[in-house]
Amino acid sequence: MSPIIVWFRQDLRLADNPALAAALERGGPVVPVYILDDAGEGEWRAGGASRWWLHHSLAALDDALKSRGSRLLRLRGDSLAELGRLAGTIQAAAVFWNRRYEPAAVARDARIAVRLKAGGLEVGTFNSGLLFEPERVRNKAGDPFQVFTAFWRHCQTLPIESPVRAAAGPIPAPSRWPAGLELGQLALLPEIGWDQGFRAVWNPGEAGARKRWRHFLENGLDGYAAGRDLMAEDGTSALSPHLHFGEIGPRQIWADVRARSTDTGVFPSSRGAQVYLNEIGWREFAHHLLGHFPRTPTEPLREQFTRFAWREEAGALRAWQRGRTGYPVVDAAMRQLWQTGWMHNRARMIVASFLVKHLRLTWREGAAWFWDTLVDADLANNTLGWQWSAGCGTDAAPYFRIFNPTLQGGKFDPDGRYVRRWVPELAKLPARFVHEPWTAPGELLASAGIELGETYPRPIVDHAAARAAALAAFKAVSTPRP
DNA sequence: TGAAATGTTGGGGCG
DNA sequence: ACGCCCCAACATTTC
Repeated sequence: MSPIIVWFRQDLRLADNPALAAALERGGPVVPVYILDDAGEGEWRAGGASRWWLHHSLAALDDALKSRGSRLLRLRGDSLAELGRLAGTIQAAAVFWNRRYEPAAVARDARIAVRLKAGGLEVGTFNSGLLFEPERVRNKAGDPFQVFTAFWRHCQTLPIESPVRAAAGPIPAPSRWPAGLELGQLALLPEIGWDQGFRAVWNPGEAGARKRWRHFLENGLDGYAAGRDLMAEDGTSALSPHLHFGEIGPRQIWADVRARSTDTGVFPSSRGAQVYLNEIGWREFAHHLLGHFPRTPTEPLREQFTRFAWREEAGALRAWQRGRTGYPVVDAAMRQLWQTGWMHNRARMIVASFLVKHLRLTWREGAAWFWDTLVDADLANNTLGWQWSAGCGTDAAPYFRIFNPTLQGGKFDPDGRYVRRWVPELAKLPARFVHEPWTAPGELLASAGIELGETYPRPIVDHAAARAAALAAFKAVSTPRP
């Protein structure tokens, strides 16, 4: 039998993988391949932190395939050219892949499908990454949804597929493996030692994803409603990078949460489960919006924001990026990002509000920084998150919603553990002052070893003044002009 | 998936 | 005992 190529992209798992399962059903040889195609990603080639994750996830996938008698073929270059050459070399009958939703990938994949078919190959594409693909969801008028609650309510009326079962056991190999690249030849790891903190936190790959998900199901799900907001706690699932790379899929998540209801019949089984599935819903909504509004990664969805006068302040941007704003909770969050490639969701909202409102720097700068530094960088989620924060998305934060970093710190890091962990120069400050060191008495600062402006910066903007300026600037574009 | 300003209420100190 | 004032505490409105 002729081999089938399974083209892996953001579906780096063997379980619940429809493209792989379909290939295995044919019974013939399967050739799993990953192609590093930076040019094919358009403006959004994977950033530094993502590349670190990708390196280790590809290694894990290769290991998993080897344990089943197969292997992962690694290539680099133009996807169509590489697939065409590979198909010719091994005399493949078909190419199967799971779909993506980024505008550049959608256009490229469509072109590839046409060309491969024209070359006599069978092409099969599948859904591995979403509960509800963008094209499947429309409102009564036939348009895409623009408000989350309406979107998600509608989705609840649609059937949700179960995870795909595939034959266990060996994956049939071709009689001869074609040549590929060593993992190191993809040059995905950073040259400087920036990623040292990543290893301690993350375990990329399908097994790591499963383990983390199991841990959250047992320990975090039912307390998620309250626990998810406490930045010093391990109250979130931290599945985002695993989900982005498809090491686990939302169908598996949905099925496992649903299974917890089999005893009681009550679904969702707890308030925490309900809130968690809602977050899965936001991920679906983000992909829905990206699929239907492909310009949003660079253009505001609300067109009046195109005339917003964002400031240009390289120094302020750099202070934000490096965690030197003088607002402890902002700085803690930005340093957590730099050191671990991840940031707590509550902290993401705080730092985004700070960049966009307090500093009035464009959300696109924030999105670009997150893109390069997050291991979970995902075009759909990143775009929605930043447009939501900036208020230029449709179902976004209203212009007057401005987070007060001091109050947010007090509410969601009440004892200051989050700040102390990531901003060690403030570690000796008591909780009363840890979110506002500039108000602490001089002798207290001295005894804590802090000299404001030296060991830790003074606030780079005054909160009250920045708030007033933001209100004026955002009101100008947010309210209809007479 | 805010925060601040403004308005209202009610308990307690005090003449 | 009574009315007045102060001011938390809470509610509502505004940005």
